[in-house]
Amino acid sequence: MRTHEMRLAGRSVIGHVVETEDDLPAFADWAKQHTELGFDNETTSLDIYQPGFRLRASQFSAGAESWFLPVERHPRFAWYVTQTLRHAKKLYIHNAPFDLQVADRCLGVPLGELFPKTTDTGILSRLVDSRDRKEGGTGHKLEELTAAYIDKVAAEQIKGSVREQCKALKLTKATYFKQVSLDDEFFQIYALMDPVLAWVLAKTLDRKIPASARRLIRYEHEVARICSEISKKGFLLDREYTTELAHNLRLDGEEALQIIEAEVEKLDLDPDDFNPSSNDQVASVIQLLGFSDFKKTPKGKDKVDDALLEQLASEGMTFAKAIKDYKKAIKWASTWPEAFLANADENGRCHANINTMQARTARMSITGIPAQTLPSADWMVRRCFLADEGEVAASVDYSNMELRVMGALAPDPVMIAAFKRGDDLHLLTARAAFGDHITKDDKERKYGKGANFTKAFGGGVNAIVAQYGLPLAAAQKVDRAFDDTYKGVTSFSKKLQKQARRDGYIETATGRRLYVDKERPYSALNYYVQSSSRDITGAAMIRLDKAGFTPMMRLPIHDEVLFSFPQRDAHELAHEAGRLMTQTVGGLEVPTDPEVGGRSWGSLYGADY
DNA sequence: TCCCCGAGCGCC
DNA sequence: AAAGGGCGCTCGGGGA
Repeated sequence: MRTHEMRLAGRSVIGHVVETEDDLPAFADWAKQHTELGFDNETTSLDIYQPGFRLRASQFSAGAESWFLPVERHPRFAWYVTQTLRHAKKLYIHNAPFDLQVADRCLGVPLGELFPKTTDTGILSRLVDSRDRKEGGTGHKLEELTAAYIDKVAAEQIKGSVREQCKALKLTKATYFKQVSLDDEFFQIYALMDPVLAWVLAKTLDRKIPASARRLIRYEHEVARICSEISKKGFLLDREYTTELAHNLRLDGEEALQIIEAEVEKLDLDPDDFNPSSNDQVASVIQLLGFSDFKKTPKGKDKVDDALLEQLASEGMTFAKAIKDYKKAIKWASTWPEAFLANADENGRCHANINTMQARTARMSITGIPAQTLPSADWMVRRCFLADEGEVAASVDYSNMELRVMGALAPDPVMIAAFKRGDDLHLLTARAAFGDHITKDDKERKYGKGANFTKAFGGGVNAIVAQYGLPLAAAQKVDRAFDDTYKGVTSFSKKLQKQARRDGYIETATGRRLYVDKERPYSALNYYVQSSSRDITGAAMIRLDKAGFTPMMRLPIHDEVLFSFPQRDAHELAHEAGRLMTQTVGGLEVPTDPEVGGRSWGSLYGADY
């Protein structure tokens, strides 16, 4: 047995290192005396489902005492960790979805068993202040929270110690965690401190959660548990199709590159010195070809975007067309199919990492498979993912969720009545602006739609013009018509802005506190709508879970849940999921639209398989 | 070499 | 009066 004495916020912390099996009884004695435990793992990497992933060590803490168990050294250590997890009444973990998926996969303790007794300090932190550090919040990393709430110096030391060790050992951070010896003193101290911090943070943060948001604590842990189950299950990748797609996109890129090089040579430039992915270089070539009327980026550089390349291509500039083709092919290949293939586990399943409260509005984000950003105008990329064997892809999405939530919660009687009648809200706005003769095929309806969305995002006339390319006068008209027609929304926005200016934050329909930047009070309405909408999807996932749908869920995507259903019952299940997800807010129903496709996700977007 | 930012583009 | 919200990913480029 080895012990380390550490300091935290002026107090002494004792860390015990279990080195041999002889040390286990002492650990067991200690563990028996504590029902509430901080917990953390050290692993080879963050890619839980990649081959070669291992749990290296686990640590427990109670108050200012912590223990380190070298799990990878012998199954007996793992067994003690398992028993301790099972017998604990409460667990305090920072970013529990990670550590509980690790425990599930590497120790065989189901995450569904541990989640109900876990308090995740990441969740608590986001309920206290959802903002990231660069947005003016504390941030949510363990170091950031330690610095903000416990001990600035200790936070620096913890972070610094790993960096110094990497330097001293000439390792990158990634290889450090794979290779560092479990006997390494710095590593042990670093590891021993983490569960202590989780413990202290759990107590500290709990007291700081606003009263209105307290009821969200259990709810957010439920959402996190369900999303962890979804991550664990994974989404089946069609490897053959995906490989071919990646290959074809690369070929397209090669072809475009040859044209680019030929064009560059014509200008007496060395193609080897030209990088088609560099906008600076592309801009200078375009200038040589005679175009110089660039729009500027915020930092004052020549703006080279799709719109410009498209314009130049249509004017006959071969170079511009080839750059456009090249960028799309290369970007698509590396962002989608190649990333999927790299992410897939040995069974061909991709495990997306779902950050259930990532955005400052608590909207979810998904990394690994950046599932929320796949092209939707084209089925090509979504075709990569399949329902399980014998199953079909299905989706249930909400109809007009954010506009309905905005109308219902403002409340805005005109909007509510329109939705209840089943009217076309975009047409309604267009008619208010441009006259009752407008029909749904007129371009004015698009302007109405533009105003509806832009206003919900907190935008003004300029935003409508920028997005929808209509004359300024028309934009002013439709902007004014929106304010006059939906007076409830307008005054609600004012009320939120007033609150934001007065308190620095607003409170959503579910009691969540959202801080609003001083310079951007107009964003309050959008925060309110986006966050309240997110909670409708969140609550729906809990209802789906209770009804047994979790094993069939594949991804949550903002206002939509994607499923894999057994083929025979797919329509019935989709209908039932749609019924469960439907929710009434402020007397207005937010209806759902269940859709059953074929084997692939792409089939819901037009693919024939 | 690593890390962070800007630019651009994908989605809701 | 005016104010477009929230993300993830890739690449290039600059600074430590």
